[in-house]
Amino acid sequence: MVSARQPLSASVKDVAAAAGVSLGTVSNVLNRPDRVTAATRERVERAMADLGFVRNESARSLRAGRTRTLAYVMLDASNPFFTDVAQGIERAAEGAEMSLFLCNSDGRATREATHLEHLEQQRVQGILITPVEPDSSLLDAIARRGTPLVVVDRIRKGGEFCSVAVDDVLGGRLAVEHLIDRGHRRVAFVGGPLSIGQVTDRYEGARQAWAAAGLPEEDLTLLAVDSLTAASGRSAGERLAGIPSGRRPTAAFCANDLVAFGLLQQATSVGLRVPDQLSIVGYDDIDFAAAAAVPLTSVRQPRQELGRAAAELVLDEAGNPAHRHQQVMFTPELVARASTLG
Amino acid sequence: MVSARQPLSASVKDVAAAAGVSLGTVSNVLNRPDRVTAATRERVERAMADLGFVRNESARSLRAGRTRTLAYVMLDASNPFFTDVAQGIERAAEGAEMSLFLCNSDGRATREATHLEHLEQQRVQGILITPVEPDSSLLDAIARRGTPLVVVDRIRKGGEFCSVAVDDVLGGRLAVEHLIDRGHRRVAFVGGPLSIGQVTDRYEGARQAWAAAGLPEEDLTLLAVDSLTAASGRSAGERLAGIPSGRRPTAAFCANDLVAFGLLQQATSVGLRVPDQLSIVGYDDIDFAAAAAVPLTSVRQPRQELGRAAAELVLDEAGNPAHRHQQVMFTPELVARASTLG
DNA sequence: TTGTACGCGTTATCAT
DNA sequence: ATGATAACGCGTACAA
Repeated sequence: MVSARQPLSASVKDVAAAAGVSLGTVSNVLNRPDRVTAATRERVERAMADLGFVRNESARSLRAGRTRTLAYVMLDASNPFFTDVAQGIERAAEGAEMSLFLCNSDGRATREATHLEHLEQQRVQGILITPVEPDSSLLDAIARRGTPLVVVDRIRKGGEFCSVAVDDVLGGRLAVEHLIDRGHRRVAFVGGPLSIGQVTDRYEGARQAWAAAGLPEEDLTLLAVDSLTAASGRSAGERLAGIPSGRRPTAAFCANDLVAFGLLQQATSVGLRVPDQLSIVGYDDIDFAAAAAVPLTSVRQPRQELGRAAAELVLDEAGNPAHRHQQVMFTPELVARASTLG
Repeated sequence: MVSARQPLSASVKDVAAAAGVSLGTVSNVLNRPDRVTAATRERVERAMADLGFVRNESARSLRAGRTRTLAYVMLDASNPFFTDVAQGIERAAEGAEMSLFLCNSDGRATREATHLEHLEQQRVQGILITPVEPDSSLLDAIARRGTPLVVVDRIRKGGEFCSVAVDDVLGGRLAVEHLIDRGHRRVAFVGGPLSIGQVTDRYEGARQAWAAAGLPEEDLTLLAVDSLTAASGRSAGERLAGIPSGRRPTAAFCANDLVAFGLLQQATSVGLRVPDQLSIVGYDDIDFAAAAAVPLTSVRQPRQELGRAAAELVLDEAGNPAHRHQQVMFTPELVARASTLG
């Protein structure tokens, strides 16, 4: 016989009363089942089921001084790159018997701050974050106050925390070297805002490759957009299409795949053939890249590994007194597809 | 002067001591700032900053009996459909000054159960969930024990909770009516597993449209796949391509866009022209659909609205004693693109 | 094996 | 504005 809804949740005390045992016995059933006889244990478990008893995690962690949860504050939950990173974290968390909470800052510093504040107050075991602004003192403050924190997808040397990232300068170099190899001599870098480190690093790599090939600086143009979204890519496409074909870049290197998607869409819709008239390189190699209108050449990052490595670092910091902060750097890899292979 | 790392977080008691005031005053500074003079308030705030004081949410919510967080347990965080739903929820949560935690069950009932258990123990204000199995008694049990719960993207009549969804039967009908209108007389439904309600509903709608048009039942074939992913779509594509062209369906209606993407990829790679030799309709109209190799005809669901509506229902249940459970059904809409427009 | 008493950090109440 | 105190639910030493 199942009872109806009972909004007030029962406590160990209620369970004890219902089972006709002492409070301590109930606690033992929960935490050291071996110390209690099978008969009474069953009676207690029965009472718990009847009353709909649910352990109060607040009380537990207040008592214990810590929780069993990790959190990942994502920069953009609608970008598959970050959900893949999150999946890597989830796997690692699961292995360590932790739950993982995902928060989405959606690129807004205010929302990020709110989430961080809540997480710190919750005393989560560790925070993973791809921050809006990695140099924010907020991050240092949190780390200094004692919550293990790892920055994902950005390196911050000399910080009070670990970070894991992929070498974005190298990634940018790979992309543009590829374009140079394919014969392009006028290239646009499409990305922004430049306040985002990933963007500046990839741009920097592009410039390095350009300079190393001895090409004139002014032929690597910057097409700035204000967010790394498909919408921005489309607006960049409009601007690009507006340039007379004699001066127009023959290739675009986009700061991420979403931008590349938007650019591809817009270019196609105004009749610019990809890759014949415009080659495109994206970044991240999200799963959709291969299924794009023209399968997208992209710079692949080890997304799941990034997440896993980050999770291992927080867990180490949380559990290992001898923990030392470290910066882990992964290596990207170019995946050539039709969008650059005329 | 900022102090070094201090793993032990300070409590209100420590702050009171440091500021030379009583514990009650610190509490007042935190909760009723007006009841304390500016001078002492400043002194207390100063002490809090110096000590790196962080409110302990466990103690707070133990005392208050409830938290200020909602949670959404996603079925598949890597599917943009669900992240869009999550964004709708996030907006609503933000408006109600709640934080939102995202959990990913990744389609696994065990992980889902773990997350639900943790959330219930945390006494979150409400749980939103797109369940692996909506008929699971787990959901009823949670609702019955008092945590407001809303099922998203599934309707469950007569349950002890609210649900919001989109009319999948109608969606399936729209998709297949469109194909029939375009002249198709052999169509494949690609989806699975059939244990997923969304899949069976869309299939059911497809069959209704087929029957209504008086077409022979055997010409609407079922191509079962075991997950709603691009990989499954590719494997379905292989099977489809293996059918002699005389008997091969001229169109495929896929249970979601990811499957459609995979199918499109595979079909293209074996030289099957879309839409000439194979038309494709997807489902969800995720943002990538329009940017696909062949822009994808798809059944659009109001994703953000779905999330917002669900969030409003949990919030109502959490705050309004007169709350009545309800089932909200949205209407889908067909968006025709090149993948069906020869 | 079982029962009791205390403390975790916060908030609220009550006098002072 | 302060000080003292009870309560939230749980875990655990310690006593029975």
